[in-house]
Amino acid sequence: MIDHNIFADGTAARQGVADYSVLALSLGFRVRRAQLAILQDFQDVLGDQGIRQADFSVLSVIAGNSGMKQSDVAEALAIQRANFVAIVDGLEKKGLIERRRSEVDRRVYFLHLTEAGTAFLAQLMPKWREHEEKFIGRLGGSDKRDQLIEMLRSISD
Amino acid sequence: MIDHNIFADGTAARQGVADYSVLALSLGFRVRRAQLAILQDFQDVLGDQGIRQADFSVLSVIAGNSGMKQSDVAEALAIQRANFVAIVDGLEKKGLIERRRSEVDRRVYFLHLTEAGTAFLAQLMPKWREHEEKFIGRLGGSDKRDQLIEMLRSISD
DNA sequence: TATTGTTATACTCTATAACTATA
DNA sequence: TATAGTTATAGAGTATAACAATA
Repeated sequence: MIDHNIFADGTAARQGVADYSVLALSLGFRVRRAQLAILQDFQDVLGDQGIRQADFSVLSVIAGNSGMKQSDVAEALAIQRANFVAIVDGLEKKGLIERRRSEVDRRVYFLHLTEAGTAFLAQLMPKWREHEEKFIGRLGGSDKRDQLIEMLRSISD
Repeated sequence: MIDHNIFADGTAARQGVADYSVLALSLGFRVRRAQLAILQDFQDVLGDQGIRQADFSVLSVIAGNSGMKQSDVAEALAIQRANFVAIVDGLEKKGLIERRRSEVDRRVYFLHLTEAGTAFLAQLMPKWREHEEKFIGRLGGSDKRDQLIEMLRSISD
């Protein structure tokens, strides 16, 4: 059941003011709040590694698909290719990934993790899993997490 | 069940490349994508009304709680009070809301909808509901929506 | 001393157009 | 002509510090 208090502590109800039903039931509002909470925790847990959410997502995609085209990685992450350049530059400058020019089509770059990048990501994973587990715990288990992922996917597909 | 394709059309699987399991199961990634999709649709449906998500949320909170303190509205919406000033300025300049100084504590402003603001919001609501219904439909009904809201709330509480 | 609203400012993220080199 | 990557730039959104008025 959904109640109509916007405040976690029920402030609105205790004060006897009108409800916030429109906002409390708003998917846009709730998704935004959740995104903020997850981003905040990511930065708390992994921020001192000098890595942002976007950096992590790039590393993990390349780890799973070594040699993927730069523009395909950008598209997979819903990042515009113009904005993706700086991200790739940063990761390359840190020695975590490298661009390799295609011999067949000299316009394209394939992205690969370096050894340092592979080691760095491996070292990151336990902290990232801890970060994810925090929210799986709040949700009430990985079955709930799977349900949530499925619902979120249906929203953005 | 969750599959591991990052692409809606199953591209990764068809190409036989490695999976994206880390990312595909990442709450941070999926929530971000959903937020982007909802924001995009909000702008498509309501952008020509000269109103942003934040503006709409302010109007609907004030509509439900006339005379709420400016800083309390900001806190309810997780907007910092410094950044909230420009939003309130904008809505006031459009004649949709007004600040009324408290007689008891002359530091605080109470926020009220004007008549024009009430009418504007009333006119907005059908379009906003259409926007929300689009995603309720994708989710498979309002029971699913309630489940999702509840899960998202557990994440950000 | 503390709080409300405010200003100023900087930083990140995102969006768009145009360029280059290749195809 | 079209595409991959790039540059430049502008606009949002967000974060922080400091100030004036008031408590």
